[in-house]
Amino acid sequence: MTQSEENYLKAIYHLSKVTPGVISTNAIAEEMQTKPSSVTDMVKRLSEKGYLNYKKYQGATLSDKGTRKALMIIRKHRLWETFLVEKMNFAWDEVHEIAEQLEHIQSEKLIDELDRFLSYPKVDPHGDPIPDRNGELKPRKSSLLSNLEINSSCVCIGVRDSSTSFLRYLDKNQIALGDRIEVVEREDFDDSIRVKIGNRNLHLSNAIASNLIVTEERE
Amino acid sequence: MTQSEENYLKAIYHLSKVTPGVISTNAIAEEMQTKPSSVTDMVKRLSEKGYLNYKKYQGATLSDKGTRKALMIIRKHRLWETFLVEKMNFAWDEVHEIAEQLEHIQSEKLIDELDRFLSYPKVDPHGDPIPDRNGELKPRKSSLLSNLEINSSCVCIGVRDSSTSFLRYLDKNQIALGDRIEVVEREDFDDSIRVKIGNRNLHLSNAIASNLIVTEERE
DNA sequence: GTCTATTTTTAGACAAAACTAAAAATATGT
DNA sequence: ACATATTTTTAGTTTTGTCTAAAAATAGAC
Repeated sequence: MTQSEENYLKAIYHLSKVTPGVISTNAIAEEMQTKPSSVTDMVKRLSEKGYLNYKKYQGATLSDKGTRKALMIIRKHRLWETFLVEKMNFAWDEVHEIAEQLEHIQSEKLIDELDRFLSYPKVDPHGDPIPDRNGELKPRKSSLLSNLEINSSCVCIGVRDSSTSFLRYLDKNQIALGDRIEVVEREDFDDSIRVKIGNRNLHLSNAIASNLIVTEERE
Repeated sequence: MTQSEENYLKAIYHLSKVTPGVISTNAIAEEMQTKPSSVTDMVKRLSEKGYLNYKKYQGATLSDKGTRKALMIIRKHRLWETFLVEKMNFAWDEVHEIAEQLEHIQSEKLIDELDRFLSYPKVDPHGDPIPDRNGELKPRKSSLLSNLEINSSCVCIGVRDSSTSFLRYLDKNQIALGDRIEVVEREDFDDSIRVKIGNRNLHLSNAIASNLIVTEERE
């Protein structure tokens, strides 16, 4: 299995999470920053090798074998990210590209030892869950931003109320899915909170904070 | 710089240590387990990029730029080997292949952090010196066990060929880094030698003895 | 239900890194 | 010095993964 093949499997896995069902050639091409014709070639190869179910013009889905493989790659990626942040003094936003390289290192023993060395972490620095050595993946536990403690850090993964007015508020204040949010301070009299997103400081009312779904982060 | 290019530079560096001066196409081909024609292509490319000095039919030498690059790759390789043994519970004879993969990871910061994390080791698990971040490498005077005189005593500090099969041979015969070896007798007809390690007597072929790097030790 | 637009696939080409086979250059033995 | 052997290079091919351009299939609009 080549690195390119691994990257395609991972991309298709990620797309399946966002868009359940069959994944289109165009969607894969966009995710992989390549051309649809290249995707067709690769999807054929992966299908011949049994990693994908694929019918011409109908798109692709991961087979069981493909899903297992993708989960192992994601396991490696997230363990390496954890290693980089916890042991190598990297910031959480510097690790992605290096983990993209490290995830292709071939050694099962190394990954299991790394897992042990990091004390079997459940989530990576971005709050994403790490599959265990059998490919089991505990869905990440989420809570509302309003419930978080001071000084905790989390990642915005969704909204409870998806009304236009609320989404427009998020847009106006440049709060997006995947943003890391640090809780700086809570005002007792109205339960509003001060947070830091990137290098911006924001003041969010309790009404807002209790509509934002976030992942708690391993401390 | 591709992985293949890096591997060639490393191979040429190693050959230069054993055979100072110009390195032949055939020698590189043998070291790289490939064909001379492939070597010619690659040597041309590396020469165009300034890593090698090369004249048709005359062989190649590393330029300053090439030497620096090779030392950085070796630094990475040996730091990763140290990491695998010290932190990942690998045995010293299991690490070579994985380090061959890890040495191509591109991140200067990662390597410097790894160095710090390992407390700036001077030698790797095979006893080979680790270049510092400036490419400085403290040489140790060493020779091959096969070159030693009868009745001399030495300490095994490394191996020339670190293939799994050779390392496994050493393990099987309980020859390890740091072992004291006394040369007892040399058979003239095949240059094999009889040695004493601890309280065991061993008979080593010239092929084996010329792969063991030792420091002479004064009694 | 046909006509157009979009999506997907095919066909052919290219670059990297390897190979084989054959030619060219260098080295060696007498 | 000459013939032969060895080494090295060239020329042409292969594989992987990409691309462009054009053809085929599917989807959407009316």
